[in-house]
Amino acid sequence: MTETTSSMMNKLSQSIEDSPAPIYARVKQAICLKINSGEWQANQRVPSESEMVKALGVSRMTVNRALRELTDEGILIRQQGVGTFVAKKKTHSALSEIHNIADEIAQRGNQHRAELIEIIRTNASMEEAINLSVRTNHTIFRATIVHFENDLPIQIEERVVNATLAPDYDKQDFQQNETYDYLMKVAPMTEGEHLVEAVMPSANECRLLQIQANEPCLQIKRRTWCDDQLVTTARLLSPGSRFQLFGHFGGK
Amino acid sequence: MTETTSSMMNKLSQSIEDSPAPIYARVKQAICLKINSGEWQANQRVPSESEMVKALGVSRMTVNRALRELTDEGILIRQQGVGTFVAKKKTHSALSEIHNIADEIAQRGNQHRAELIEIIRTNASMEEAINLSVRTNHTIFRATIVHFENDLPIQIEERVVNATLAPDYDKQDFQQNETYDYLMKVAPMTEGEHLVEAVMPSANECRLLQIQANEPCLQIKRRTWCDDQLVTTARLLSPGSRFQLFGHFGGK
DNA sequence: TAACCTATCTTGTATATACAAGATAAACTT
DNA sequence: AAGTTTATCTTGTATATACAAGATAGGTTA
Repeated sequence: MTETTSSMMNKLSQSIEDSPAPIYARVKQAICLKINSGEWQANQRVPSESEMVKALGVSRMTVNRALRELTDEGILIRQQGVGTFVAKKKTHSALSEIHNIADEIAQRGNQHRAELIEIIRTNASMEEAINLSVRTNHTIFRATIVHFENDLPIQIEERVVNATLAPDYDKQDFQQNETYDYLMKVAPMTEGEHLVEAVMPSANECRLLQIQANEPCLQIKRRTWCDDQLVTTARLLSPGSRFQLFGHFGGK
Repeated sequence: MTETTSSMMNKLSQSIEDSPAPIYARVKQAICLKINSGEWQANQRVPSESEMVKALGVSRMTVNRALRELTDEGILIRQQGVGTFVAKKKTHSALSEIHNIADEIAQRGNQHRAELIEIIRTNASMEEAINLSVRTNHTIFRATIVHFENDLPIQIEERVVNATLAPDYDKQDFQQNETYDYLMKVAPMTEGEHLVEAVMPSANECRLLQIQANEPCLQIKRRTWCDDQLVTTARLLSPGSRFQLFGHFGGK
């Protein structure tokens, strides 16, 4: 080992500054910083819990929680009786570039157009309040939009927006798809997830998409966060014959 | 609410039996059991920490850890000052990771079983030869497998394997899903891509999946490489009602 | 009526203490 | 020399206690 444990700690302790975040989160952040900067290499051993306790002046349970969560996240590897080690970096990436249907259509060299079916400003239901982490009396926007590729409907977008974070959402130009840029401006997305499934469209959805009743659709439910606050949820519905998802992983 | 909190607890406390597993893990298991059995429905409120403490005779920190981990796993949703609720079910599978349906099913605590419908060793067709980068007179395996989750069919796997790279593919135990481990051993995947779409199943596929003719399916076509050589292609077909894909991007 | 407290519930975090259990190296025995 | 024990390090879990902070119902006041 080229570096002594004590020298590893010196710099670590500097990283835990005063901040509103919980202590365990700051400990995690400090450790991640060491790893991301390359200072702590893969497979290298990190200081033991008791060493961190002494160096950082926090309780062992707090250090333990930080290390345990980082282990759950695959950042660290722990072995009882032995120690804690930096895990090998895992290959990540897939399907993440699918953010904006308008850009995708433009990339294919086709014409994009959007049609606003309905937008209402209302109070969040219990379910929406839980999803968006707002109180039930907070206001939200609920919008329904149809996207066209060369005048052929390709996607229905049902979107719920946290009105506290994006108060002027309804004032944007929906035809030109300004809504996406607006959301990115007021609450830039730092995290997101999507759920993909195959469903049958309702009669009204068939009408909007101009498809037969027996055509299966790809449904994407997406939630995007900005600094731990849920900004918006969306349900995207596309005919199986006109829309596919592509993903690539590994390699270069 | 149709059920009193105390009656929810009676049955919960019975579930934490003596076992070598840690207490927090048994608490998690007991809660998952309630949810999986349908006894605790989605969006329904679950007993508070202090109620569980009284009912189960464990400390609050132990209950807290169980609830916190289930929240991290997306099983529960917690809101400070309000309570803990059952999240909507996620039978999802990770979109960004290498796909192994057996592991995913095991991770959900369910039983996996596979049934080999057919496997043939033949020469590659023109299309397969192109896809797999072999000559048309090279041999391939073509297998059809049905995967079951708790004896319910969840996926049809149509796989084409490059026999030059994986000569003993047909000698593996398909019921135990040794095939995945075998492929990873002889030709560890370094790169892959998938195409996701919604399709209608054929009559024969409906029979194998035990679904109605009008049920949409999620189809994943996947190709995986090992050092620029295409090892295998797969077409995975799952009923939309039983299978979802999950993806996460950004964040930590 | 409307606004404002307040008691009391909830979850969230931090700590000290304690013991269990895996791993390992040094000391000890045979 | 080979095996065995032991001391001591590590992580893993469980508990009691404490306080912070969000949410809400009910009462009080203007």
